[in-house]
Amino acid sequence: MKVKKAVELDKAAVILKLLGDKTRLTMLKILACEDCCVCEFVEIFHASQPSISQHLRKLKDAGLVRESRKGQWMFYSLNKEYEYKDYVLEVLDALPDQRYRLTELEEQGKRISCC
Amino acid sequence: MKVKKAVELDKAAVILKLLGDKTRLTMLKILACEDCCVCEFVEIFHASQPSISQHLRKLKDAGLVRESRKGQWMFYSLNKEYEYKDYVLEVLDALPDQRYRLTELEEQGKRISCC
DNA sequence: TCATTATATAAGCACATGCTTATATACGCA
DNA sequence: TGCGTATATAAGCATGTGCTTATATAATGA
Repeated sequence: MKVKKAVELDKAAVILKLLGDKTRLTMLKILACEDCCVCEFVEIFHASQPSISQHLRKLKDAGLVRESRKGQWMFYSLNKEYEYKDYVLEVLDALPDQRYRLTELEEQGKRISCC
Repeated sequence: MKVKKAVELDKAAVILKLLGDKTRLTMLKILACEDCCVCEFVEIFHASQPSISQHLRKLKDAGLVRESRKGQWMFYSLNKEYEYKDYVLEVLDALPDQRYRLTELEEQGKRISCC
């Protein structure tokens, strides 16, 4: 994977700052595999629900992720239309796979799959 | 360029946070081309000398850059031994070339070349 | 309609960050 | 040795960040 379009420095700095948080970085790495809902992230990170919500909001405000309601759950996914999606994916690419976190959830019966 | 070794999430977050500042990100992109001394950065960024010094210190403390004195000037360079150098270079790779900043300095006769 | 569950948002707080000003240190040169 | 230039460092301050607690909103199901 090779980013084609150059990413302006200002934009890159903003993106990297967003990614420069362990929770958000991990969230994105997970979302690169599968969509997730808020309560799954709460389980995964052993964090409070507002804390998770606030991280997701930052990612959403910046355009990196999208949300879509499914019943009572709000699912988040990487925004495929995001202008710098390729860049973000490249940055994520070097990180270790986080799929095991979802597997763990599954084993605990805490994975939300609906509709 | 493709990062071979996976970068642990914690480390990646710390690195990306460091890069998530426009001044430091630009510094690194410049250093990817050529070594620079503090006073050149001061010119380039129209910033105060302590401010530049403090950014460079963060990069040095994290291991991304090295310093070496040449006469009265302190030159900074990318640390070739840095464990995650490939990762950093990959992140920088997508950014527009900043060589023109050095060219500008040169034209103003403000480029420091010594020894 | 009401209780439950999932989520978002607001307010407050502790701590981090990046700048400024002031000062110390180091080198080169007369 | 003393001055000018380059750099580092310390202290102070305004602002940003990420958490917490408290509360509001939304959907589900009895």
